[in-house]
Amino acid sequence: MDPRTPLLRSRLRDAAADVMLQAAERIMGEKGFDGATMQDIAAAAGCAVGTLYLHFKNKEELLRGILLKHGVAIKESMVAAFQGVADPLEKLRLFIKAHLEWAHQHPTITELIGKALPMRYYDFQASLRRFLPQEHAEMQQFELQFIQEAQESGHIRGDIPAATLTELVDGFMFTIMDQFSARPGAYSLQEQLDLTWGFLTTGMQAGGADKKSSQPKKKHA
Amino acid sequence: MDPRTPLLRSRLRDAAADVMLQAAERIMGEKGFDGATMQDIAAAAGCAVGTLYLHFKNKEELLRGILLKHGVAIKESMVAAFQGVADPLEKLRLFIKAHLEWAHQHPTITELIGKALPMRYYDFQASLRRFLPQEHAEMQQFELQFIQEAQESGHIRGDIPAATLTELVDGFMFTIMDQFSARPGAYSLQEQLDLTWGFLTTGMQAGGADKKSSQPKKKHA
Amino acid sequence: MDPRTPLLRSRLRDAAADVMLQAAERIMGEKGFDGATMQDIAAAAGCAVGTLYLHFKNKEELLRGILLKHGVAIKESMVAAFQGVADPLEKLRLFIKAHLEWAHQHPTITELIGKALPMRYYDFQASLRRFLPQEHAEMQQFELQFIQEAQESGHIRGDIPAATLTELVDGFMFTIMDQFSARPGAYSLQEQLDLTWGFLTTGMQAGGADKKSSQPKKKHA
Amino acid sequence: MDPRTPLLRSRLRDAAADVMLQAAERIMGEKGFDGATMQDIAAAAGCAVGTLYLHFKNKEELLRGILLKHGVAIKESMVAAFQGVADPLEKLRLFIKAHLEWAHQHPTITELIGKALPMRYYDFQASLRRFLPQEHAEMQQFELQFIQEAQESGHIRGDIPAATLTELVDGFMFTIMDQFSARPGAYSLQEQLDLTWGFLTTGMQAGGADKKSSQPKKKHA
DNA sequence: CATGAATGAGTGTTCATTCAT
DNA sequence: CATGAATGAACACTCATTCAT
Repeated sequence: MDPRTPLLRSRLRDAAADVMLQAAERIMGEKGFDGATMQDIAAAAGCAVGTLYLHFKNKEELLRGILLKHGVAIKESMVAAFQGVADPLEKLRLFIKAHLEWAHQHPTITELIGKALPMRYYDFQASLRRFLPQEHAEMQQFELQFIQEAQESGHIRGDIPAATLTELVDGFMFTIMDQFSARPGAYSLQEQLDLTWGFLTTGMQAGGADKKSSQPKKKHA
Repeated sequence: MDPRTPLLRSRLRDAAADVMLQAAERIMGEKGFDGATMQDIAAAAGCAVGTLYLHFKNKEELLRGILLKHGVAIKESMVAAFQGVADPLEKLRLFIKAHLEWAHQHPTITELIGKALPMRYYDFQASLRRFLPQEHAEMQQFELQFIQEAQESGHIRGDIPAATLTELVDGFMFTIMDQFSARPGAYSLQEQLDLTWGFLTTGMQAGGADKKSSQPKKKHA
Repeated sequence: MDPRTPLLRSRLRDAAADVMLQAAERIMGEKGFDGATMQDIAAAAGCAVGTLYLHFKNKEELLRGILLKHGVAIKESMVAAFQGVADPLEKLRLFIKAHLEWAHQHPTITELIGKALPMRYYDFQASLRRFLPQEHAEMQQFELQFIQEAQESGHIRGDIPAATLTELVDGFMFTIMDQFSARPGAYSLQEQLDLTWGFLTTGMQAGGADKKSSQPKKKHA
Repeated sequence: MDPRTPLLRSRLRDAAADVMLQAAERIMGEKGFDGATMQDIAAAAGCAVGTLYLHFKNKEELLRGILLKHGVAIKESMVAAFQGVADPLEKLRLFIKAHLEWAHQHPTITELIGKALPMRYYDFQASLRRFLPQEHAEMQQFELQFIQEAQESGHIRGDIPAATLTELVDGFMFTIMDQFSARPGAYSLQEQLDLTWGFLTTGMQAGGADKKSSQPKKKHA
């Protein structure tokens, strides 16, 4: 009956949903998940409360929507980051760099993660797993793989199981992002990366720390 | 019988308050601060809602009570841990060890911290500062001091400000505790300490992993 | 159907709000402000508790709404009453007459004022000032002005400050309204006015009371 | 069994009860009847909550106790005031004077009446009647009798039923007390009496006001 | 599709009253 | 007699969700 193409329709749908997600991201970032009310979000999105429910089944789906949107984006940017790189350690560095860069460019979502999700790293991972099962699994897989490769090639210590190491790296990276994002401007992105990588590498390497470089690319070449 | 028995009275008061704190600790650990209702807590404590308010002015005071109880205990155990030790690095190690041990022995409070306080490290620190200003300041002071001493004595890298280093160590330690406490039994306390300290030292040392670092001696020899 | 029907919408809103105000007026009149519960009022209005909060921020705003509705009406009827009248004493009489008439026509609100506001005249005035700052100020101003004019023209005693006199007249009028409204039917409106004005004038006049007139215009000419 | 005399017992009882009444009077005067909590009152009285219930069945009885204590006192002082006086108008003046004096000497109870009892004159009278049926009736009876006598002797206007006149006088007196007590120090007791009596007499008198005396004794001689 | 008024169970908190000690 | 810890029903207020328009 309606002559308008379903394409236009779906574009409008998506555009509307995206406005809502942005509004929800901002409000939840400011007030946390519990603190944000659906009326707040509707007001911020410039629509009625009921309209939110046309696009998202409930409040939680709104959070999932936000995380999914960004989860997909971050995954893609990360995969792109280490394409064509062979050195496992370098891949890990680029992986982390992509994370930090992304957090740097999207302060609101980092804020939201800090306010809207449970605190513990373990529960946080569980939340991510719950909300973004596929994206989370893929990223974990990449990380695990880099670390295993780096262990096999002798770049990093082999005395710790790769899975454990992955979690430690993960948790540490998360802590770093969290701290830096909470004091924007204190450290430049490059400084953040140097600090993080320096801290990580000289702790992970099999051989021992070299002078103090935070870009140890050449050494592993 | 005698109304002038402040000892008995106050003992009973304290005992009752402690039962409530334990109940609150459990419920908040399970459901988070917002998720836990006063009715839940009262039911868990085996008393009426109103009774909670005889002992604690409001819900927040209940949380403060829990944190205070444990905060005092942990501070004391930590101070005791490095008494009589001179080496700054060793003091830091003992400090961390005390933390891990304590978390090992008190899984519920670690659980609660993860659920009831805000997630971000930065906000978490702010919460602690808010609830336990004195204990928090003292512990931060100790940690900062050890790290400064270790920097001055050349034990750890001096290229990062002590304050930043303190935060990194702090955040990392917190992450570690969090992860391990979330999977009780996966690693023994000793293994946790080894992992943590190994990860930290070989990242912090000025010269490269050295001989008498806590346990991973043989590997780096 | 058309969402852009602010007229209909706002009419419905106003109608709903008015139903709630009427319910609140009745319940608060019966049980007093503290005695009336939001559930009572909602039940009387035929809506859910939450609905009350859509229209009124809190319980107090409900009371303010009632007082405002009537305050505006009474002020207008009073201002209309003495338009075009020059004699200050007559203006005061018409002012009082308007008050009594209004109370006569709106027994529930008189009831409510008696039950929902603090008892003391002084605190009562403070309440009115708090809820209806503008209306209260205007009415007080009129009254004070009439009395000052009447004092200057020698119609009423000048040995008492006009402000004090205003308060005495005010308090007395309030008491009268209160008494008569509490026993509806005992005195006709005309009798109430005669009684009140007779009591007041022969107490205020500078020269002395005449026989028993309640319209002493000519005497002061 | 107990050798102590019941007299001592009852004295102690009464003394304790009186302390409680004083405490309740102060607290209710400050916070109103609803605003005052039994715990507040117990604290002010220096006893435990339960102890209040040994002496007073419930909160309302505490209020009744206060009103009774003062009601009896005021009645006695009033009866004493006009003993031996023949002139009905003078008796009424002394009656009112006793009221004002008493209010002047007991600011807390006036405060309490204003805060703890319902506002309307009618309901206020009903409250008094409810709490102090006997005292209230006696006082009303005296007032009515003076006014009837004064009407019969031609001292005051006979065109208004004595009962109505009594209520008007009563309400006016109440208003006066209320206003003056709300601004302690603004008017001396003598000024209050002059104002009140002046206002009343020149309004009530059958013949007309004399110059402006507030002690019109001689005129009626 | 969009709206936003309506809902009502659920929240933290209070306080008159009781009763074991 | 005195105590004060315990009670629990009641309160004002919130907000995710629904649905008639």
